[in-house]
Amino acid sequence: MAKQAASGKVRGSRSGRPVMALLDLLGRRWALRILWELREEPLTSRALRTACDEASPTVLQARLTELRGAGFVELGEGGGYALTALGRELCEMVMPLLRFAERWKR
Amino acid sequence: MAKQAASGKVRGSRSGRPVMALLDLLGRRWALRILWELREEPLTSRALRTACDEASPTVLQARLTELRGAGFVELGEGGGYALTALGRELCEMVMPLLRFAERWKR
DNA sequence: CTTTTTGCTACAATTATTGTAGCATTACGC
DNA sequence: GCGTAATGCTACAATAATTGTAGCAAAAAG
Repeated sequence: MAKQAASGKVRGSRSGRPVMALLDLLGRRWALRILWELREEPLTSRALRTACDEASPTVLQARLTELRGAGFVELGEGGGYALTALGRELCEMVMPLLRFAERWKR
Repeated sequence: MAKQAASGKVRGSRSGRPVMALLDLLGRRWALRILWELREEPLTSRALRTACDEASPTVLQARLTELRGAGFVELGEGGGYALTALGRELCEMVMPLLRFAERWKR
């Protein structure tokens, strides 16, 4: 399939369209969840792990690195992960999902 | 870890909070992308596959089944997958990502 | 100095995804 | 009718991602 391998590239970025790259980045495990958990306050890596149902630090770290690379998340000097201004904007778009999900229930 | 196995349950649903289940469902490969590709018009399985960079039918089928189970997507009688009313609502929330992504670029 | 917490990594085991091929069914062109 | 192409969908091995557990070095308490 000739996919990109190790590089920081994102699935769907082949199309060149930024949305695809974004959809791809957000469509990875725990990506949306991380943004969600950081929506109100910064969290340390441990606290974030706890918030994310004890997800393995391996993925969390991987996602965090990607999210940082994308400029949505940053590691504060005093420690702890937080949303950047851009990250907060993105999170604003995910927020409405709360009400929607409640209505969706299943 | 005592995770749910074969059932149609969703990761994150352990918390009982619908948002988590939704974030989990959408945080699977091609899930967001599928919603995105169906945003304007119904697509046949083949057309959808083409739209999704020739993603393997295995995942596409899996995601489609999940998305149908969640009530976001349906298979029309005349063939072809389409968003349900609920699915369109959900898609409305993903739409703003287009402009955001353009600005984000990377 | 000891203890705790930080961000982060190693590693094997398990799942998920990929890529390719193909099935049964339905619809079309001739 | 008969071939042809398209539909939704599945099988399967190969590959990649994720999980779970353990633990590291550095910094911050205590």
